[in-house]
Amino acid sequence: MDVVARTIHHPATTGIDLASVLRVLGDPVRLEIVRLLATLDECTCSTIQAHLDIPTSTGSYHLRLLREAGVTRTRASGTERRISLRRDDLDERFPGLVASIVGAGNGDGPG
Amino acid sequence: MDVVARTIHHPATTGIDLASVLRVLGDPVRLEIVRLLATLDECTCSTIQAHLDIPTSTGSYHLRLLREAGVTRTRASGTERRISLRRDDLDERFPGLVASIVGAGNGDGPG
DNA sequence: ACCGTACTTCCATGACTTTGGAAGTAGTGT
DNA sequence: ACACTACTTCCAAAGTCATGGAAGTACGGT
Repeated sequence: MDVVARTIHHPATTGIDLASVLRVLGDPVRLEIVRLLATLDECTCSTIQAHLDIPTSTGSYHLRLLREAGVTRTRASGTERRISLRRDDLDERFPGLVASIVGAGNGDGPG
Repeated sequence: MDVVARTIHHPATTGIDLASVLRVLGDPVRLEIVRLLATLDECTCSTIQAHLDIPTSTGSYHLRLLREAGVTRTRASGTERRISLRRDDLDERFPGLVASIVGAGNGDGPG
């Protein structure tokens, strides 16, 4: 019908809710996706699914949650979806959050 | 036996896992507890339960999750439990994380 | 028009989470 | 010893989440 119906839904920057962001980030699969996106400016669903070795339906599910929470941005490009971190928006809304999460080691850092 | 048996269980600083921290913080009740603790150096379970208007069993459950994830420290003092944020440990492990979470407005900040 | 690739949605299943009343444990005052 | 306060644990019900195969949608090439 209108543009919205043909567009992938993303919350507005001001609509990004901290508890929702933390909830989606509190899953090892999704945290890994965010870490991957932090190093790879933009990439496709298949790249992410291959990297994590998960079925496409599972990957699609996690990517939808990340997008709906406002963590990622999805852009259609042919049959592909180009996914990126909404770092600018997240930094505006929760300064320091993304840096503290992607900057942290995977668990056994400085010791 | 030893001190541990008489002590409330907390993970070691190096054992605090980021995904686990984010998962427990991704709940509005627990996020509110953390924000309260960030302003009140140390407080009791009843203070928290009264502040959030939740039953004691529910409060006890959320406080256990926060403690087990390494977000809070619980210290027995008579019949009371004195609860505090493990800000020092969290800052050591994930610099900037606590500041970005408690520093953020409740949702509709700068606009 | 047809096919292949890329991705989404549907759906069932099992696992985990949250809630809160009731019962239990543990210090403290008398 | 007894009662009181502070908190924890048990339990069951209800709700939410993650997984992945199968079916569906959409774009691009031929």
